[in-house]
Amino acid sequence: MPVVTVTGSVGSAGGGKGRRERLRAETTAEIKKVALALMASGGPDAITLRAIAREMGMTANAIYGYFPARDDLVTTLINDVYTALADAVDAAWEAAPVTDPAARIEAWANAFRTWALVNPQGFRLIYGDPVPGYQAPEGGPAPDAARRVCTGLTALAAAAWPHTQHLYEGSTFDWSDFDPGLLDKVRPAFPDLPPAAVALALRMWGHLHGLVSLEVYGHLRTQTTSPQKLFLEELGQLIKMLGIPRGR
Amino acid sequence: MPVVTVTGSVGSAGGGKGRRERLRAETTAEIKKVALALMASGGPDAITLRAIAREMGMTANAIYGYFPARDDLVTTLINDVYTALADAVDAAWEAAPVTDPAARIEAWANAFRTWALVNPQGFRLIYGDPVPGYQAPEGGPAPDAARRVCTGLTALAAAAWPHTQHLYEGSTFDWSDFDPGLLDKVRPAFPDLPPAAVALALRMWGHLHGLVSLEVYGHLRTQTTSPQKLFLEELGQLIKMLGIPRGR
DNA sequence: TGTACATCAGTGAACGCGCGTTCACTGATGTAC
DNA sequence: TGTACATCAGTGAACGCGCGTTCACTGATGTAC
Repeated sequence: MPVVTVTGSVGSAGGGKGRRERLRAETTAEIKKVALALMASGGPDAITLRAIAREMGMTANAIYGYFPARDDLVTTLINDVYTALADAVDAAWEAAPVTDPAARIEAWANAFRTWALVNPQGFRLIYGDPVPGYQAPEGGPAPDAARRVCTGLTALAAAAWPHTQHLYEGSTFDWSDFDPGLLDKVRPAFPDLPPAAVALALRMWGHLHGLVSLEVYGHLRTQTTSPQKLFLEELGQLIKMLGIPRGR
Repeated sequence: MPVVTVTGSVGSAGGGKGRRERLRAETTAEIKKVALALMASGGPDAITLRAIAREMGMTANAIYGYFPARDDLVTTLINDVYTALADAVDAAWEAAPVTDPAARIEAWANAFRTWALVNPQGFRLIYGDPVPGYQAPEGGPAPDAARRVCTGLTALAAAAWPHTQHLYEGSTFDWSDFDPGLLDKVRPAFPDLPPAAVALALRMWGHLHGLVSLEVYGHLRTQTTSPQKLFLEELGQLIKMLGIPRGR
């Protein structure tokens, strides 16, 4: 029996879902919550059925009532975490004024770094080594969220493109250099964007991912006392390099 | 008994090392070789005493004659791998003409990426998640090799600095922003370099590490069909941004 | 409102696995006289 | 050259651990008449 006891007085009125179905959804949610907490404190390796069950006061095999096997649980977690990251950066992007592309790019990038520092183990789960023994399902574990992040990146490049395209006159990139699945998402959203801009988006991703992953994995801390300053400098130079005017 | 049988006819002349000592060194080397091979095929997780012993035709506990515990073996491996990376990038740097800073930077960067792609599991061992259960010794597992890579990076920035320093007039970095241990190595080697140049070195590291780690961990492959082209574009734009003249 | 049945979330014991590590030991190699 | 002893690389069995997964089961909850 789960440790969580459901408030007995929930009105049984309202459409659809019976009590059992509700309990089931709650237990599923708790399994994921506990798994994420274990991951946050012990890293992706700590996601084991037995540890989750121990934490919840159940037996390990009870989890098989909710997930057919451990790998399915991990796949779900990766999806959830990836989605949380996509939500965070999208929200930051939307919150910055449309009229100030520099501010939007900085907001996106800072949200990316902040999320990674607050959820370092989540960052590892997504971008680092897979959980030991984990076999990702066909098509990758989190195509949707990954695509969302990637589309967000393209929006960054698109915002910069009017100011920066003159730097890429002689670019040799064409559409065949990119994954068709990526283009299916990106081209309808940004019909005027040339291949060079998509390449720029991936390069910007590299810049951000590089500093952030070095910081998350502790390699920056042994070099600089203020990784944040370094990241902000990177951002400033990026904006400058892209030729985007500041202010609104 | 190790599978490797030593050629019995090695002249026992020559100074010092007795037969036992030689055998011991050879077995130690074979343990490391087998461990690295296991890592290359199965990732850092595959480095287990039992697997190594199995591969060598010994029992697992025999390895305790060479390494006091598993973590010491892993520490040694990290050091070896890190040193191999440092050797590779240093050699590429030295091979390019001193008179052509752009070529030297490109050589260093390409060697970095090539090494990572040839030794993806080594890259993970160094820069990724630690081996499950691995506890790094105090002071980090590979300070020497890490410092070598870092000094190499500073050399990159130093080569670029004469051309690029005008971009960093208003830099707010000072020496207190960096780790004293890093500066002890870097400042004597490059006495004229200001703090802003060290920050530039770390940023360049971020650029390279970002694209390379995305590629090694398979995140680029789902976006672009030619990560190499992207990397070369990144390098070209970096050289351009640094204002380094091309050609010799 | 009461009874008979179906559902299904969870238990508890067990399986087989690979792991790091410890222990007492054996047998070959090297060394001192 | 021969013998007695020390060294030490390796064995083989065992310990205790945590893991994913399977199995037959129990007992409470929900449903149909």
